[in-house]
Amino acid sequence: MPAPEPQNAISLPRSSESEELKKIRHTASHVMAMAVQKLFPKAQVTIGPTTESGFYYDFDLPEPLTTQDLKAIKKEMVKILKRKLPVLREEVTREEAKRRIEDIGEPYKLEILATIQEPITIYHLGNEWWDLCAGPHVENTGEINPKAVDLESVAGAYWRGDANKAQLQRIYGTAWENPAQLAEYKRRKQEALKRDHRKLGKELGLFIFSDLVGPGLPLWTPKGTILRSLLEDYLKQEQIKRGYLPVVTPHIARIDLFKTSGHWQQYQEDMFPMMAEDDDSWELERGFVLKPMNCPFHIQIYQSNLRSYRELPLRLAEFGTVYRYEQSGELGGLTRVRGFTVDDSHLFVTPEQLDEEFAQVVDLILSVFKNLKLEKFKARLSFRDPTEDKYIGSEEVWSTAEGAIRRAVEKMGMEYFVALGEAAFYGPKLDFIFEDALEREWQLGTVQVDYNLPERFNLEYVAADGSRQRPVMIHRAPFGSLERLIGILIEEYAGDFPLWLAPVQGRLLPVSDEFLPFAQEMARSMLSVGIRAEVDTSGERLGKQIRNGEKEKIPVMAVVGAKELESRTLSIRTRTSGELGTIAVGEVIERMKEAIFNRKNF
RNA sequence: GCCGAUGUAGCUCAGUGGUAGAGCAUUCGAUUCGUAAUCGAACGGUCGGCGGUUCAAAUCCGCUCAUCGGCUCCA
Repeated sequence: MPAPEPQNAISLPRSSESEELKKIRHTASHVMAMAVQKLFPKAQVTIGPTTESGFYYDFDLPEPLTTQDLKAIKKEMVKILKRKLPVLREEVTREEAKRRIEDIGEPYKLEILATIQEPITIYHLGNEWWDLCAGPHVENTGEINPKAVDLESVAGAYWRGDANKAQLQRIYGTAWENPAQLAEYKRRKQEALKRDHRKLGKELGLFIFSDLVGPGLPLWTPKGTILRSLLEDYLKQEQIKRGYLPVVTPHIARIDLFKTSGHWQQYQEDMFPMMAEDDDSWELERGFVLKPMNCPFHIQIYQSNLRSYRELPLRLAEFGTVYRYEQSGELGGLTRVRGFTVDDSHLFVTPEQLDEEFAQVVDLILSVFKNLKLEKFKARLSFRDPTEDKYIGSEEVWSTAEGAIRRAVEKMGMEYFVALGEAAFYGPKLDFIFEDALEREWQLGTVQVDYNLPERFNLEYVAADGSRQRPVMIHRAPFGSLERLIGILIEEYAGDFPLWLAPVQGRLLPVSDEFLPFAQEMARSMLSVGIRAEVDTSGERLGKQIRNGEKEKIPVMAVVGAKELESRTLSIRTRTSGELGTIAVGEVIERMKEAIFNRKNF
């Protein structure tokens, strides 16, 4: 039997929730920086903030830091902690700070000084080391338990987060009030690893990657494909109820399509290279590209007819697979891939219909999350950053579009936050952000209001007064990417899919080969009413069959032996409730059908 | 794309210059079994790829591909 889940008796506050931890971590980061400079005198220190579960510091130093160096740095830190150095705050003038920085020759600190506001404070560790810092800190390094501190990893990080600036070396560490908290933190990290969709996806046989196929290009096995299809079918049904119309469009198109939309100008580097027939065509940019977006295709369908206002809103929907040449360092599992399927739809609406239609879309998205039991997400209003010039369209159009989104979420009373600079190049978005098992954030659902592509493609409809008017487009995808959604779902469910989504819903386990025919008969009865059932034909002992079924996270197992054959019953054992005893065959099937229909467990 | 780490059997992993290993899985045999691992045998690897150093390379060096963590990017 697996060990029962230990109770989370030890609480692990985040930095933002605990003044004490904020102090410990701030000071620990300084101690780490002092240790690094002691071991690597050429190291320049830059910034060293706390994170929600620890801290980091960025260094500029000529030789590369490796994982090996962390041990030596940690050892040096312990020495400093044990010396109980007082942490002293000193307020200085800007001129004084500048003078002292110049004395020690650390140019990064001068840049930092230029961006901070008075009061300018310096924190000293004894009289041996100091840095510009706003605090807060513990009073002396002895307050930090060396056994509650650990260094976790090294990584490259650009100065000021700018890829054009120098790359620094970042050390991530963590620090807690006591060793028990540190141990608990590590235990939870281990636990999180077990939920990782890459690990579970392999174990459950849902998808694979192949070196010969290429990075970021998942291949879906039968079980994974069942899952995908179920999600697609579910959303298609919801969309039919809401007046969406299905379309199918090709995977490639002339480059000109994306020049018209602006994608080529904006994202050429992130698209798979153009297919050209010869050098001349290459030179003249005459060729085909794999589609990175579905919208220009749907626009073509809109434009294939003169549209009347009576047809609007026109909602064209497609599970469209797109290809984007993501940077190699960005790829990972299903959350960031180079080929993925968007549950895409483009809604062509009159300006008057925009608010209502937007609200309807948000309603659909929220109901999708609810039915998938995805409860933890944030709504982000992704607006443009007015200081950047990567956007197309006029000021006026942008503020209208942003206003529409803000009105909609406020009217619905949703909690949200605004993120400047997160807009698409053609319009603002409402994005739904989820966390994976390792607490990294991913965008799933999205709704975008777009006045610009209708402009670029010259879209029109005939209004009631006979005049030609321009429609507004709403781009929307509740799942966002089917691949990413499945990655998040696997982690959210820890591999235990609800019955309606489980690739194998029921498995019949014969106590011995003698009962195989009865098991087969039972499986056929289930299959005939649409229950995904199979028989364990391994010939293993029952205990082993159960173990395998549990490892594969089969939701419902049915043991069949002499007793069951005799009474036409099944001994049911479920993932969620364990042994349920014998139940009549007809009742088992009815209960399974009902649970699947209602998206409940057996 | 950048910084660092990793890559050994289908899977999880041992093996630090001298004849490639374990457990699980697979196949075969025995067992016909009642709620998380029955026993035995066999099969299985150009040690990610290419090149170099060496009498000798899984092991050392270079390049390359892929994966992982982070940065940057994300229509």
